Amino acid sequence: MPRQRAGAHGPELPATAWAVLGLLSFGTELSGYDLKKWADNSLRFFYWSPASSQIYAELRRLEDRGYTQSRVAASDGLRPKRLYRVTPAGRAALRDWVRHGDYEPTVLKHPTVLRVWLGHLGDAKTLRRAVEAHRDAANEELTAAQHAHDNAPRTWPYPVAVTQWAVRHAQAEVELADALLADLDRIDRRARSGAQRTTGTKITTTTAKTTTR
Amino acid sequence: MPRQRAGAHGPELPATAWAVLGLLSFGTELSGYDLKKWADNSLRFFYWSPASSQIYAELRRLEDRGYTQSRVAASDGLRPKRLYRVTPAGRAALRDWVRHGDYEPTVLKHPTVLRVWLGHLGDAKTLRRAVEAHRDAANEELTAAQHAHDNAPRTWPYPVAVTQWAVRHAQAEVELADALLADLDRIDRRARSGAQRTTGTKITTTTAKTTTR
DNA sequence: TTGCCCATGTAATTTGTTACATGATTTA
DNA sequence: TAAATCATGTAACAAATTACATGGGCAA
Repeated sequence: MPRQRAGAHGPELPATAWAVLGLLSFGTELSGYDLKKWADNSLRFFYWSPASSQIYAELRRLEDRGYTQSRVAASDGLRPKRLYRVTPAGRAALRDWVRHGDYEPTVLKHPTVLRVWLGHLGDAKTLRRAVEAHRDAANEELTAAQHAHDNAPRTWPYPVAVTQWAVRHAQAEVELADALLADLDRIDRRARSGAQRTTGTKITTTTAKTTTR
Repeated sequence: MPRQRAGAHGPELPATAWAVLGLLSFGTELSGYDLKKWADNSLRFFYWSPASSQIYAELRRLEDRGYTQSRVAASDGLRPKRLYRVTPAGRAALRDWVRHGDYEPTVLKHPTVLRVWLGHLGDAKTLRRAVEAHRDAANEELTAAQHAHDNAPRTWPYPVAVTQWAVRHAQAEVELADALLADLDRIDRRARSGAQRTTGTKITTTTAKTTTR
């Protein structure tokens, strides 16, 4: 006999679908376009941001499942938009996922660290620049997260806690990048002192762009 | 006229392909199976780990591009395996990506935080458990990263720096989870004290599983 | 009046996962 | 001798991205 999946109610949906449905669970009626914007402003801090085309696809699927309902709002003069809202069935399914969904591991893809890992094929200068670019991006994330946190309505305590998490996460990312930069400098210094007479290694002390100065 | 992509040498490959090629760039000849194991032991700390089937697919693509070469090693008695190594062209292309590849943003998908974000649909107990499960997983990551760091050969300074980064990253993840747990408790406490006479809210003080005790 | 933002999507493609097939070897 | 593990994959599917189409309003 076929084994039953743990807590199988309907066919399982990926976390991304719950994320989209979740955006609708705060009560407001939203269009696909709105959803994309909200995803960019909140979701993306802890669960990336799907392309608009994917959001539309998810909305279609959610409507097929009966988890959302849509109506066309022809706001006078303006081009009509399709507004989605969550149905009772959708709310129940989402609630069930939040409460009883299986643990899913975090997915992390960090191209900058991948580059550093392959540092034996790079040079100190471009490697440093790559990490600096990442640190700058993390710093911008930090400001954006701080902004999101400040503007989060206090009526929703969980999103407030999550934006706080996002702020701390961005801070950690910046610190991690700085520590990595320090390690890169150490590697560079050791290479410089150790490769005094190695073939093809021209030592130009002027190139050094040290932080400790 | 068609605009040229920044630094277009061949058709651009995704970071994942460079990750697989990168595993081969440390000198050893590896089979697809070996590659999967190495990915699980090193790559996965900063750049997830592709399924074996995807590794085989990437290897085929890399060989099509002329970036890898393979031979069948029929180690007597044992089932023959196909061993891959990087070609000079592959090394050059990888080197070029490390040095001049465009900045790619980090991808983060954090289902646990997503759950917390939707906390208004959950209950304090299961929410707490979900975050605790994540913290435990992060703690295991920490031990694994520490192990990887301790066992990393000192001849490769960059992987050493990266495993160090992975250790610090896992530590940060644990701390982030603990801070989030504290915030969840605060929310729970506020809800308990504020909902004294709300309809349908039965207050059972015995259910409380407080950390500060 | 040209070009950009709003808004809604479709089509094609790529990326990645799950499930399965196969056969040999090692371990319980 | 049953099972797990090694090793190499294929097939089918799902998830996600890129590129494109469309048309209206609005600002330069």
